[in-house]
Amino acid sequence: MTRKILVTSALPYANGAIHLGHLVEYIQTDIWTRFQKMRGHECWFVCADDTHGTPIMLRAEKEGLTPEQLIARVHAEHSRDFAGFHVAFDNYHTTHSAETRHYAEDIYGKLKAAGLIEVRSIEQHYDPVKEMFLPDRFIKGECPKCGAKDQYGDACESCGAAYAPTELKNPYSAVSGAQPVLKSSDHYFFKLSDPRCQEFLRRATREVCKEQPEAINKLQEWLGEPGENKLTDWDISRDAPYFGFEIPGAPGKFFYVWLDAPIGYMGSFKNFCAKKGLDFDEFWGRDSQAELYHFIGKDILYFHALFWPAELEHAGYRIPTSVFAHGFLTVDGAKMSKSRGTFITAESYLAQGLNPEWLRYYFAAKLNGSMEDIDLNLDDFTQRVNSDLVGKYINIASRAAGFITKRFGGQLLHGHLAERFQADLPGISEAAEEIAGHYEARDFARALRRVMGLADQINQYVDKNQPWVLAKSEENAEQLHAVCSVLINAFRLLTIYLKPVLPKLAQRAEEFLNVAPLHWGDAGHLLPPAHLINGYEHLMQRIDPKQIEALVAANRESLEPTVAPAVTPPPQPSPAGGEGKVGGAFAPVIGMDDFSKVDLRVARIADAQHVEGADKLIRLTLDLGTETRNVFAGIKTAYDPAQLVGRLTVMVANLAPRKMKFGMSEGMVLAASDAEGKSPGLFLLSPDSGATPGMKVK
RNA sequence: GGUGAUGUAGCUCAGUCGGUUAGAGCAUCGGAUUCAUAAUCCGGGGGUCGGUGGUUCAAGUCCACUCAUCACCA
Repeated sequence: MTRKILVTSALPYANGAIHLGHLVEYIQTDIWTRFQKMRGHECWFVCADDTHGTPIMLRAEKEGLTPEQLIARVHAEHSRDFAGFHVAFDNYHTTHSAETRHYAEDIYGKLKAAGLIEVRSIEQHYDPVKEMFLPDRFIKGECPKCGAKDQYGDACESCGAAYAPTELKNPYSAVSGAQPVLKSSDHYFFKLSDPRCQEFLRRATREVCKEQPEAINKLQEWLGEPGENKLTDWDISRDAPYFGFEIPGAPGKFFYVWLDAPIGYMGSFKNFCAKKGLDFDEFWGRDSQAELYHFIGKDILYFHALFWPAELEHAGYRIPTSVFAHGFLTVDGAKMSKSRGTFITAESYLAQGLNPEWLRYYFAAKLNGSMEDIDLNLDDFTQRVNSDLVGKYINIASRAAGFITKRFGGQLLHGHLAERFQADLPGISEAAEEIAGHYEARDFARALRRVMGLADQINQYVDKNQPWVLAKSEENAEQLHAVCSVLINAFRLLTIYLKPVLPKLAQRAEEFLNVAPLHWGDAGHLLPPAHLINGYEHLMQRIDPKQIEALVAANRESLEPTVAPAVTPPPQPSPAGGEGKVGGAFAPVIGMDDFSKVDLRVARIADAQHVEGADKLIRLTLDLGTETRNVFAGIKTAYDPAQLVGRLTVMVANLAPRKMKFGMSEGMVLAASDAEGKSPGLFLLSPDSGATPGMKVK
């Protein structure tokens, strides 16, 4: 039976870069949706940037941009980062959209009509200089308990005390520095305390969190015992100035960002429906038979399991089938920390040349569908990925492919292999349904443990049959052919099982196997007799611990520039010809036409070799998409050839070829260094992820 | 402070309804092997299951208390 499934990840806030903690969720959701698609279900994965609120407004102002310009830029950055980690949304939209506005107004209107909206006057901190109300986060002062200075309005970072912003001593506005005054204003509330909501949520939260008992406990705590009425009304409005949607019939009042954020799921899907010709109501209508899942972090369970179903229910929409909450990410057992270099952005991970599938695999190996936190242990990460993926899984293809190519012209055994396969490697194809069950239950850790168990079994089989011994005499050719054909088939099955986690690697494996994109159902049969495979090229590099060190170092250093502008005015850009910090005086001014003579291209380093007899040179084979170039680069002091292979860089493609002692050099790669030699180091340029070999740089 | 979660080998984690001698992978040590990017295979060592007390014929598992870590307290 084909299921109709709509899946969302929580909307990232358009006020910051995607980091490894965010990626846990997007990778988890992506794996699950890819799995559902491989199973042949109709499954859509939508998301969007969460773009409204005071922080966005103030940040844009600080950067001299309109909020629209800021969120457009961040949207592009987020999209780039997700694509870099192979997170394949069917639609990535924005909450600042006509669709989201439509559903926000629609839901509000229906709640109002149902008598669930109430207007009350409340007193709040107001910045008289900036003429705006201040969220708690934007009020600072001295901790009432320990007297620590510059503490936020909700809790003290020094002594851990929690308090209300009104209790702060000597409070000041983090925006203008002025002393806030209390001022009252009308706010709009969603009446969660209404008996209809209480009664509904008692049933609905249990339903929506049925797969996670821990979440039900938590919600029980929030709901209280029947009759206790612990839920308080939810303030859904904010006063101007505010970046968001103005509330219909309430001039100067805007929807609070947390009201329209989940509605952004609907907005994004509506936008997608228009592109795809899908029926929105089939997924969101009260009588929808489709499944609807929200993947979220445990920190926002409250919004998704209480507010959100209550809104949907009383506005006449269906509620989610389930909400799946995951835990937080720690790195080496501790909170991500900028000073330790473990606050790692998606961008820097990719820029350092690390393979996104390493991280996908590691996260998957840790995710079990519960709300427990997961730890990225950097040593374990290196060992686990290298051992499981390269040592066990890929090694299988590598061990068999050489024989098939050299001895049998790339062709598998001519006869049918099914019986032989069953006898030699029992259980490998039968594991498909069990593994599928683990994926379905979001217990990726269990799924991968099972797959690696199969990989162990297959490697034992290689050892028992010793193809390298069989290869020594011609009379064993048939046996050798059969063993290697069994192995190629086993590798193909493991590729199916790993494909939701490793889409890119699976695609390369499909090319090697010379097969159409694999679906889960393909595990039910083997490759046809005499199937022709392509020559084996190594499918994945190992992680070099040095790369991890470099990643942490790069993120540790990045602390300085992010903090500096907050306390000192941004430096004026120095006029052309001024003193550069490490590059010395600038070269004479040139025009655009001079610059355009240099043909810069993105190149992939296809190979890198030491040059016998040269102290500084590395021989690079550069892939330009349409051709390859041989280039000698003087970067040996800074780079190990092995760690260069596969990464992207920028080359001068129209530099006149130059004959060197070791051969022709057909171009040059770009690297930064201090010309005056005061600070050491040599830094090869890298394009942001998404660039492909041959792209022009200008 | 209240509530909840977690704590098992050096590391990362399994451990079902309480039931044989507590398992796996990685790391480590010994051996084998050379097809595969030093990958693979066989074997060994390594545990007071955070602690204390209790229930039970039997506790990693259930109960109480306690320590540590984390989260939530809207």
